Formats: sequence, C-alpha cells, structure tokens
Amino acid sequence: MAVSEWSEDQLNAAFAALADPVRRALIARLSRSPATVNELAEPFPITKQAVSKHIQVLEQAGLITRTRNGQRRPCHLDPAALEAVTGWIDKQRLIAEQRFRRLDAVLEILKEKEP
Amino acid sequence: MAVSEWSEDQLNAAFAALADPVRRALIARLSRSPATVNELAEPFPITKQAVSKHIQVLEQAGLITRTRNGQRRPCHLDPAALEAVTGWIDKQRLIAEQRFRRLDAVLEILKEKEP
DNA sequence: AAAATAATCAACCGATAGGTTTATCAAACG
DNA sequence: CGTTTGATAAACCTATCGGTTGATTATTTT
Repeated sequence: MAVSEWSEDQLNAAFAALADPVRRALIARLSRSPATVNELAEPFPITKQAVSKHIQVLEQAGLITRTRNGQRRPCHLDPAALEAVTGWIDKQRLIAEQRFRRLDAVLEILKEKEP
Repeated sequence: MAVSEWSEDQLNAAFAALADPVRRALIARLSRSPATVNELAEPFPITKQAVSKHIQVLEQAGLITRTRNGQRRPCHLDPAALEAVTGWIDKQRLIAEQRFRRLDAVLEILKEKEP
C-alpha cells in the first residue's frame, strides 16, 4: 500500500499507539515472534487486563493482527503497517533536507533579519 | 548520531510529541520553512497560547530548535531528530521481516497448533 | 460435570494532556 | 514616554488515558 493511501485517521491511530512505551515494548517483543496476551503480559509489572487493553489499541491501529487458536488469540506484528508512520516522517524530513541542500537556509537566516 | 545512542527518554519524548495531530501539522509546516509562533498559529482554530505550548513540547523533544531575532523566536525543524523515531521503527520492522523471510512464520503457525 | 485457563468486559479512579482566559514581560515603534 | 506587538506564564477546566479490581465468557482439562 502506498503511503499516500493511508487515511489521516489510520495515521493518527498509529502514532498515538506508538506513543506509549509499554505498547512500543509489546511491538518490540512481537517483532521477534507472535505471542499470546498472557505471554506478552508476563514481563510487565502491570495486570493482564491492562496489557489486553494495550493490545486492543495496537490492533485498532492496525499495527498487529490476531489469529484464533482455541482459547488463545496470538498477536502478530504487521510490519507493513509501520510504514505508514515512517512514510509520513520521511516525507517531512526529505522536504526539510531538500531545502537545506538548496541553501535556502542561508537566505532564510538573512530574511529573518529584515522587517 | 547513531540510532542506538538516542536515550529512551528522548525517544519517548519524540514519539509522544508526534502523537498529536496539531503538532504533526506544525512539523509539516516547518518542513517547508521556519516560522514564528504567530505564523504557525494562524491556520489553526485554537489560541496562540495553545500553539505556543505545542511548540514547547516539540522543542523539549528536540524535534525543533529556536533562534532569536528581536521579539520573534522563529522555529526550525531539526530533520536529524526525526531519525530517532524512524530508526526505532525500522529496527522492529526489519527484525519482523527477516523472520518472515526465513520462513519462520510457517513454523510458528504450526507451533501454535501444538499444546 | 466440575475445575482450571485465556481473555475480555465493566465500573471505577487518579493523573495528565490539551484547551481556555487572564495577566505579564520584553522588544519595537509612534 | 506610552502603546502596540510577539510570546509566554499562571490558573483553571474537562476529557481522556493508563491503571486497578471484580465479574463474565468461552474453551480446555481432569
């Protein structure tokens, strides 16, 4: 999926989901291998319910998917979804760096001194 | 600066700063050119004070810097700071994609079916 | 059938994030 | 000087977020 096709809401949800350090740790864990809620919750000093909520946020944001296997609902990281985020950032960064390369920066500093 | 040298706090602040859509819009604006608080606030339906707070968050996170020119305090995007964020994400994504490429995914799905 | 396990739901709670209004400060300008 | 202008500080309000406890559902296991 091309970056430009990601809706603003999706992007928003993804950024918001990644803002929490616990959720980032969950993502880092899931980048190694899929895992169930119980497995994910084990290393954290918070309740399983809290982790369950975090996982719902990640799923809602499209960053993870879940399969079903009996009572277990393993979580899988969706690496492609992370591209929405890096895509947005890289876009801004490239625009800014292009500007620098064109030496507009020098002109801008001079322009600031003007009325 | 290498990605691994970014402190957890810096990373946290950067992710948190980017979680807000207004702040992302400010970043997008600043990727085009530096701007003052008044200029930045103009297109938004919120007060200048609110925008000023957002800018402080971005500055605290190291995503923007500010110069001084009389009463004006223009904001400049720091494109390098954005690399802390994309760096973390790309790391997780690469780990996950490597795993897929090794066809571990197939084994994992089989393993899920086991007791 | 009964008990254990995986996960979620529901209700609640304290902290904080984002917003406002009002007041203040410092530089520019008539 | 007095006043406008750019930016911030302080106090406050409200919604949301991250967390808890307790109960519930659905699947396994014995």
